Parts: sequence; structure tokens; C-alpha cells
Amino acid sequence: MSTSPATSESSAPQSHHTATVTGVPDRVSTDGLEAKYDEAWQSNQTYAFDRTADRDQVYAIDTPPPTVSGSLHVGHVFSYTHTDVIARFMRMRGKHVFYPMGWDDNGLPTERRVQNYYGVRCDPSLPYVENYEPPLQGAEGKSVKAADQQPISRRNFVELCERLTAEDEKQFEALWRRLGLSVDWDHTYQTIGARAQKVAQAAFLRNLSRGEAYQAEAPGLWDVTFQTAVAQAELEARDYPGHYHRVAFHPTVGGDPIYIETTRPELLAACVALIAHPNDERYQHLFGTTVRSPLFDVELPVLAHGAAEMDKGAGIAMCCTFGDLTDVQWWRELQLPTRSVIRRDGRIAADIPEWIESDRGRALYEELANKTTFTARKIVVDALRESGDLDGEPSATTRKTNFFEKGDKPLEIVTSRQWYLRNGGRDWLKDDGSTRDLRTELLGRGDELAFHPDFMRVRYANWVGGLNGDWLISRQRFFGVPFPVWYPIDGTGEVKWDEPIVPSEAELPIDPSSHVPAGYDESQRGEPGGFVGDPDIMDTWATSSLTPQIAGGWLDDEDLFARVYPMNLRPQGQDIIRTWLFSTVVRAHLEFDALPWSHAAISGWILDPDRKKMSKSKGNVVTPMGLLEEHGSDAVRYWAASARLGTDAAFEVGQMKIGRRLAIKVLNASKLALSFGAQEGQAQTIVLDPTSVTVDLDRSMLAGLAKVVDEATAALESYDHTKALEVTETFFWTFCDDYIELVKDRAYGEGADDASVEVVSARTALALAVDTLLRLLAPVLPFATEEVWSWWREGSIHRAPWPVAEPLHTASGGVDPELLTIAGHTLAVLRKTKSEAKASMRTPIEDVTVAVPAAMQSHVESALNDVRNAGRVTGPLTVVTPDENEIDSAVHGGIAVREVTLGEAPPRKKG
RNA sequence: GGGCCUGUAGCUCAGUUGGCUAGAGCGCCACGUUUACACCGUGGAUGUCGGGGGUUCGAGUCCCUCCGGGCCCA
Repeated sequence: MSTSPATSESSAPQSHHTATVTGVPDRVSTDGLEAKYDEAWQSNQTYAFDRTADRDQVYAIDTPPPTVSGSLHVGHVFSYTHTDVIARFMRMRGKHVFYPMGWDDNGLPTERRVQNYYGVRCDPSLPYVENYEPPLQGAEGKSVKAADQQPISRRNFVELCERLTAEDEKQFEALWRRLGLSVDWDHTYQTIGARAQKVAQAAFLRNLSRGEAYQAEAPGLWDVTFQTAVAQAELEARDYPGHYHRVAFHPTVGGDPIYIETTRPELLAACVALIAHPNDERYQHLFGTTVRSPLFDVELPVLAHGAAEMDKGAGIAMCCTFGDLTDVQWWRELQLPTRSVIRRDGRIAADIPEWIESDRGRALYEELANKTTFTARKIVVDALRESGDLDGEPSATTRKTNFFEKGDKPLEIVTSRQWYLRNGGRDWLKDDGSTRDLRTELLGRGDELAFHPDFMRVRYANWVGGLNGDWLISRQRFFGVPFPVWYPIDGTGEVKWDEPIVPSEAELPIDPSSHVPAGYDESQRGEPGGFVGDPDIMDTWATSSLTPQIAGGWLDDEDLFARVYPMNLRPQGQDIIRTWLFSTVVRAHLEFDALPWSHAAISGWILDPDRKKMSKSKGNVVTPMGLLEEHGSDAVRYWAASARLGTDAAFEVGQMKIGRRLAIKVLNASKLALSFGAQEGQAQTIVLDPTSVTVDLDRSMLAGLAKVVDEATAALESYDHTKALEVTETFFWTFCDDYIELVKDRAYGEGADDASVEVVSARTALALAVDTLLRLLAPVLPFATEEVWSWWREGSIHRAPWPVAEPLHTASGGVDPELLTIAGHTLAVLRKTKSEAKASMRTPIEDVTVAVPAAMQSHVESALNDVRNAGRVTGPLTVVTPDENEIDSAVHGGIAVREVTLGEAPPRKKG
């Protein structure tokens, strides 16, 4: 290995190289290569980014930051390998690859883990404590009760997070290094780190100043467990068991009761109207009239709205504040009153609402106050049953209900003041009265982005087209990036939410719970005439949507940023197109009016043998490190690289074994191909001069190789690593099984010193082929190819130029690549006669007649000497022309042995 | 209910704008330890291309329909 700092080798044609073969071991092995080359690559800075490179020479990758508090699984290894293959290809193409790695330590998983590990809880109202030491260390597994957790400031909490995740990061990095990711480890970032906070806060303030971020008091989805608002992108619809209750409402003017069916009778007190479809014949006469609710006796209008489903339940629904999103729609479009009864903790509000006037209604409500929805439901249903307003008994049903993806209780809808970021989900009427169609603009960005595979574009378009609101970015949690705003408090103690005080960008990052806005001092916090910090934090995606900016040095290192942004590639999974990919496009579009990257490579899932998505809960999850140790990194990479982008792949140990075999074959075949001219224990010089290749069979092989180079290059250029691997691998096996076997004898010649043209032709062709094949395989098998490279070349193969077909085309002198195929078929039929005679391959053929279709005869003739040697033909080999009807071209191209006389196999050597 | 992907050998998958007799690897069977390789080599067998219909001289490929699997959105 060269110890000089890595630079790209000159892209001079490989023909000018003279290589000295010195380090071929007696026995080759893939074992230990990972540690050996990880260290070499690190000390040689093989993957260091050259930050003097201009933008057009740079290939920048916006790597998905894995969640550090989680654990890496096989799926990570799978998709990260796809990215690394492209990174290595681009690097060999002469690009300066910017390939940083991030750690996602922002968000609920880390928050919970820090709480349990250290026995603490974040309370932003507390002051920062220097040199804080938590009560517990490594209490993981035992869940610490909330009451026993020590409350600490947000800054202390973040510090503990960084302390805990530092360990995780080390483990993650060790795995990535062992896998052979060509990441520049000097460029790492964290999503809760100071830089990320600064970028997230600055981007937010810019959004705010342009009117892209705004606050609104609005009904929204709310998780009662985590007590935070939840965005559309975090929803998950799940089947949830419930019961239909048929409940009677009574017309104010008297008459037959009207029955509705509801799954949420506990919301009866929050009912604001009954609503049916305007075309529903059954309810025409009721529109415009009023009814009284049972138990609570509240007078309610009967209204018509198209969103009422005629074929569902009774066709008429009770509209509450708020049972579901349709209730919100009705509330907004029909200007209905707001009658909330559910608190943010999911319990029924304590105070008796003023709209309930009857004594029995108020008495019943008192029973409900402070109860959970579950208990409240029982009370209401019992009361309905008693009053006779429940028709029949509740009937079981299953319905789709919205859940927070990390939660396990159905979401409620509560009204709260929240921050929103415009994302095209809602019409944008600007202050000056003009409108902006952000949705169409963002759909256009989706069209602009090159998705691999292309059909993934549809998922983006469907999501953007289906958005029903702006992006809710505030969360009522404590751990995360705080909103960098304060609010003035007027003389009466009223908080002026509409007049946020913002810091300058230079002050960022700030925490409004401990920093003080300019012009105030700490004593004024929370006081009339003073200020109060925004208590909320940002949605983690509000930071994660800025990874290209965070990794690229935006606002801190504008020189770097100009060289790497916008980036070239966003690799990720298909599940987060709606979140990570889309939100990143939104931020880049708003801030820079451009895409954040030009390509998106979407990897599929790993499925277990039952074709189910592999998951931890299945219990049989293989640890990635164990996998790499068992099979070797090249082998695991081979398995990953065998699966196309966008396609789910089976977890297949068999495929890894094939990869391992390929890696070992690369070592062994290269060892042979490079050592024909070697003297025992001496260095051997190989001149990689294509003009030395003079024999037609050798030229034919190079012609085939040239085609492979073209195909593999074209495939990788279009992000089809599978195709590139397949054509390369197929050729490599032909090279081993046919070409090497055919030329072996000639390449040995009369010994190492034999410099006859035929011998030199074979040796040179072998070396050129090894040189080319190693480069073609280097992105998938970085370790084995680097090992071979170290035997005879300078520097790292991973900084060597990607092969080009032109010199190989020239060297082939126009010889048909089919020649090798046909010579291979001829050798195969000779082997077949021995195999069928159950004879050793060493058995000499004393006399043989081979039928060769006329069109192929000249090719057979030109390779005849090599064919004879490889087939151990010691006597006459007669070529005859078969009749048309005798030719079976499906078998060995139509070549067949007619008559054969086998000799006596030489005696076995002693083992 | 809408959208997207998918169904090819026992298994995992290729199969280009429709074009000769549908391929590969694994596994399986038989043979063979030849100075690169037993973590090996050589040879062999293996198909209702999910079903049905249509377009075409010709369909694994295009169209319709049905069935199965997966994902996303209602």
C-alpha cells in the first residue's frame, strides 16, 4: 500500500503500466482482509473528501443517518451497501465523492432511552447544572417510573443524550467500517448536535420571515400518551375494535326519534349537530329542524353535508368536537360551535360546559369529569340504556383508526396553538392577497428528481397530491430542537403569541428556556411586561429534512457548502418517501428554490423466508456484525448488491455463500493469472501493453471483456448495480472456466523466461483481464479486489480509474468475441466425453472427431492448439461438418463429439 | 374503495423496442483430488412463464379479466 495521501491516479491508459508482481501468497484467503484494509484505508485517507474540488467534480451523497438509540439490522447493511457501490463507482470515475455519515439522535427513541438509562426526565423550566451527574448509569431494561426520574434542564438532558449515543456511534462506525463503507469519517454529524440545532433554527427563522412558517390555533391530531401534536406524515391507520351504538335523538317539535350510530358515545356531550347527505331521501324533511340530544338535552341542528356517508350506519351522523377528521371538516365548513370535552391527557374536562343546561345533563357530566374516555363511555352507555335512548345493544365492529406511529392509543383531536410549515397541503393566501400554489410547485420538483427505480416517483406524487394540511412542526415534548422564539408578556400578564421575538442568526443555536431575548433580562421571564420562551420543540423531521444542509456546512462553512450542494444522491427506503424525502424537498425548495439532490435511490425491504418484512419482534433477527463475521464482508455485500433498487429481497444465506465463493475465486484466479511468468521467490514484471496480445483467442477474450466494460459502465451510470455485477460476474466465470483453462499450457510456456510471442500474448491478456475485472468488481468486493491489487499495483484500487473499453477494443484488433465462446464449447464437448466415460479430466484423448457447424469451423481452427492442450488431445482431432438436421444448437452451440478414443489416465500422484 | 409493485425450474432471480428450441446461480444427480482454487472442478436432469380470453404471422413480453402475495392511501 502506498502511504502517500490518496489522490486519484492519472487516468492514463492502463497500457502504459508496468506492474511488478511481488506479494502473491502461497495460499490465499478472505479472512482478515476487513481489518487489514479498514486500517490501511484509514491511515492512507483513501476516502477523504478533497475539499478543493469544484462542484462539477464532486459527487455528494446525503446519507440516511441511522437512529443511534435503535440497533442496526440487516436492512441497513443491505441498503447502505447499495449506496457504497455507487460511491465507489463514482470515485473510480474520477469524482470527488462527498460521503459523510450522520447519526440520528434527535427524537422520542433517544429521549426514552436517556430517561431509562440515566433515570432522568427533561424539564425545560429548570436551569442548567454544570458537571451534572445522573442518578443512574445503565439502568436499561428496568423501566424507571416517571415519579422516580430526576428532572433536569433541557441542556443537561441533551448532554446526557450525547454521552449515551457516543457509545452507539462507535459501534455503528465499527460496523460500517467492517462492511467497507467508503465513508469519509472526518465528516460526521448528529441531528441533535449544536450544528444541527443551528441549521434547524436558522432555517425555521427564514421560513418565518418569508411567511412559510406560521402559528395557528386549530384542531389537530393529538397523542394522549405522549401528549403531543402529531403530523399527517406520522399517522398510521390501524384496525381498532369498537362498538356501534344506536342512539336516539328527539326532534324538538316532537315526533319519532332519529337514530344515529356512533362508536364514540362518550362524546355525546360534545355533539354540535346531526349531519346527513343532502341527497338522502330519508332525512330531507329534517334538514333545518332541530333535535335534542339524549341525556344532555342540548338543542342541535340537523344539517346536510356531502361528506356524510349514506350507506354507513344510519346514514346520519352525530358531529362532535371532535370525534374524527370529518367532524373537523364539518366544524370548519358549516361554521359549527366548538364544544371540546376531551382534555390533552385524554380525559374528560373537569368543568361542566355551559352549553349543557338541564339538571340531569349537568349531573351526568359531573360523573364523567376527569374520567378516561373508556370509563366515560361505560357511564354514558349505561345512562342511555337506562333512559331508553339506546336502541338494542352495541354491536361489535372494527374500524380504521388513526394512531401515532409510535403510540398505542387512538389519536384524539384537540384544539391547540401550533407551528405549521407550508408544504402545499393547504391553500396559501399571502398577506398581500396573492396566492401561491406550493402543491403544484412541489409536484414539479418530484418530476424533476430522478427516482431509481422510476416508479417510486408515483409514491411522492400520491403523497403530495393527498396532503390535507400544512406540515405541523411543533411538538409538546422536551427533548429536541427548541423553537428559537420568545413572546412578550404585556402589562396584564397576557402572552402576545402573535408577536414572537426572534434572535439573530448569529446567536443560534439558542434555547429560549435558558437564553434571554435581547433587551430583556432573566428576571423578566414569565413576568408581566417581560417575556416567555416558546415551550415547544420541533418535529424531528424539521431537523432531518435539513441533512444536506447540515452535512454540507450551510451557514458555517459556505466554501464547503458551495462545493457539495445541491447534492447528487439521496439513498433511502421507500417507507420514508412521504417523510424524509418529501420534507427535504420542501425545505430545499423554500430556501433555495431547487431540489436538494438530483437522484434518489430507493432500496427495498429485506424479507425473511416467509416473505414477511424482517422485524425485531420476530425474534430471529440476525445481528449484522455476526453476519459479517460469519460470511465475510464481501460476501454480504455481494448478497446486497444482487438485489435491484426498489425491489424487496429475501434474506438468503445461500447468496452470501456465492459471494464468498466469488471473492475467493477472484483471489485464486488472479493468483494464477499473475504468476505464469514468475520465478520461484522472485519479483516478476508484467508489461500491460495491449499490442503484445497477438493470438486470436486472447484478442477474442479482450473483445468480450470490452463489451462487459461498456455494459457494466452503462448499468452503473443508470444506477443499476445489479446488472453491472451480473455481466461482470458472468464474464469472470467464463474467464476462469474456459479462457484460463484454454491458455494455461501456453501461458506456462517453456518456463518463466519464455518470451515467445504466443506466451507473452497469453500472459499479457491474462494480466489485462485481471486488471480490468478487479476494477469492475471493486465496488462490490472492495476487500478481495484490494488484496489482489496489493500484490502487483501501487496505491488503492479504490482510487484507481474505472476501466474503459477503448484500449481493450484496440487490443482485440477486431477479433470476434464469439471465438472464445466457440472454443469454450469445443473444450466442453471434450470434457463431456470424459465425464460420461466417468474418466478423469486428465485422461488423454488419443483420437477424436468433432462435428462443428460450418460457420464456426474457422474459429475452432484458430484456437485448435489451445483446445487440444486443454482437452489433453494427444492424437488426431478431426473436424467434420454436420448435416443441418443433426445440429442441436441449444447444446454447446451445436458442437458435438462424433467418435472418441480415450487413453489411459496417468497414475494419481500421491496426495 | 383508489394507487403502486409482484407472480418464470424445488429455492433466489434474469429475460431489452413482441422474434429462433425460455436462461443463470443455488439445490439435486453422476463423475473427478489435474502444480489457482475441495470454501474445488467437470458433466447432467429440471418449466402448464399464476388462470382464462384477446391483439398479432408470432406473446413470458402488449390489452382485458380473474386469482394469489406485498406495500401505500382512503
